[in-house]
Amino acid sequence: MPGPSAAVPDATVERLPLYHQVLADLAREGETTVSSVRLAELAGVNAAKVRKDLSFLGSYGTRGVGYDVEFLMLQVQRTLGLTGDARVVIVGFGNLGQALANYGGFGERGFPVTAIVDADPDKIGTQVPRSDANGESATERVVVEHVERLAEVVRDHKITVGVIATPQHAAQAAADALVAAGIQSILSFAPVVLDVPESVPWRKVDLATELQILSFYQARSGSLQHPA
Amino acid sequence: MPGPSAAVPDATVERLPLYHQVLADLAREGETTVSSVRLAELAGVNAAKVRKDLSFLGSYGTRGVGYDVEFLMLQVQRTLGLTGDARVVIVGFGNLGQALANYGGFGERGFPVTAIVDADPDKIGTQVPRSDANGESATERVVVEHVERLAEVVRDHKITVGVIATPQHAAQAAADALVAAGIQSILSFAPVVLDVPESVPWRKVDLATELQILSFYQARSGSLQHPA
DNA sequence: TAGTGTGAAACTTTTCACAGCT
DNA sequence: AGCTGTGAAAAGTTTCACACTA
Repeated sequence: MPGPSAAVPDATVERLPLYHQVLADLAREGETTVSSVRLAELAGVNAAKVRKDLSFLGSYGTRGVGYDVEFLMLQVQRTLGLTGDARVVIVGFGNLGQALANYGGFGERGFPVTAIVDADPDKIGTQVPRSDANGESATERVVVEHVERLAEVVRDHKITVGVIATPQHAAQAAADALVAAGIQSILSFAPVVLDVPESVPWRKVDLATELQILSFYQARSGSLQHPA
Repeated sequence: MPGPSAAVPDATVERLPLYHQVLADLAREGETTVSSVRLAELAGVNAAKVRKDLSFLGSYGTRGVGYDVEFLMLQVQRTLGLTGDARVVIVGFGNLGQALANYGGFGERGFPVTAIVDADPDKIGTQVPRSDANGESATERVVVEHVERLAEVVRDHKITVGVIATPQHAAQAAADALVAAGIQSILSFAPVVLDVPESVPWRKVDLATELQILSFYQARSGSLQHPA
């Protein structure tokens, strides 16, 4: 037997969350099956790519019919290792940290923000409403704690993901603290390359980078290709 | 002559903002030159890749020495089409919109948030401090306006970039309004594929997607490869 | 000598096109 | 008839390795 998770290419992995999102939308609308062509349309990619990508998860389609929406969504979840319970700590409660804490999107998509830490004593004790996949619960709150308590907080709440929302100069220290606390992966909003052990996967989201890339494509679409 | 902007590969374009950031850091520290090896180290990529990438901008290095930091930064800016004056409007003043509006990072990096619109009448008139590359100015404020005034706002403030921070269901309408208002490019935080004309480049940042991808790599680093 | 710029090789990703299943 | 799954071709990207030059 082919063994599903033998080796999923990186390019495919990066698209799986997109398919997952589209499948979730289809399921919400009551669709039970979907073809690669339709899925590709909704995801904004080529249909052959969808089929190739999905083939790395296993042979879960039915020829002449398509894919079962619910079942395929489960396979994507399994492949990505989504257990529905990956708790998040936000490090840094400045503008961005507060923004992310109030933004319910993490919780809605299975990554509840379970703790927040900051180095500034004035911020300790601030409360933020806690929201998870079931929406916002009026009673539950997250309280900002001191960054020195990070290891305890991570242990006590069984937190696996750290989000760095500190200023640039504090990002590496935040990463070190997260690693020391035994975190399993890191998402950073600081525009620097982090130095962390191989065993701790991390990603960087730089919002200004996204705008700069857009700037290039916008400039290019204006001057449609040079003459040779 | 080779003509600098003949055709920069997409993969290179996506890394240019990273190099730009590293160069800005070096300049701030007073470094005047940098080798591909050092630049690669700081950017977390391979040195040959740095050289190849930079060669698409032109031959701006000096053999035996390296690259001039300031000059190279200018070339990157020119290639990306960064004029230092690309004004932004945020559509949607919910949790995420407020977060982005208060987060000074856009302005600091040359994309000042110059206007904010929302469909909710209760939010119209709310003020947010305006921050640009020179920091926050106590006097200048951005006032939330009604989304129906979007076209005027875009015209009057010479805004070129739209940021969609609405709920998912309102994202396409926001995109339509931005296109109608003559916006030049769109950054969306809604997890849907937008339908906009070819001439309007757009990108999507889905924060949950980033966490889901991390989930995969974390799961993989645990179970280091299957036996055959 | 130290470090760029670049052909060519290696590898990855995308796309095509169609056999084969339901 | 319709749609998947996949080899094989094409396109794109990364890495190597070294001629070249300041």
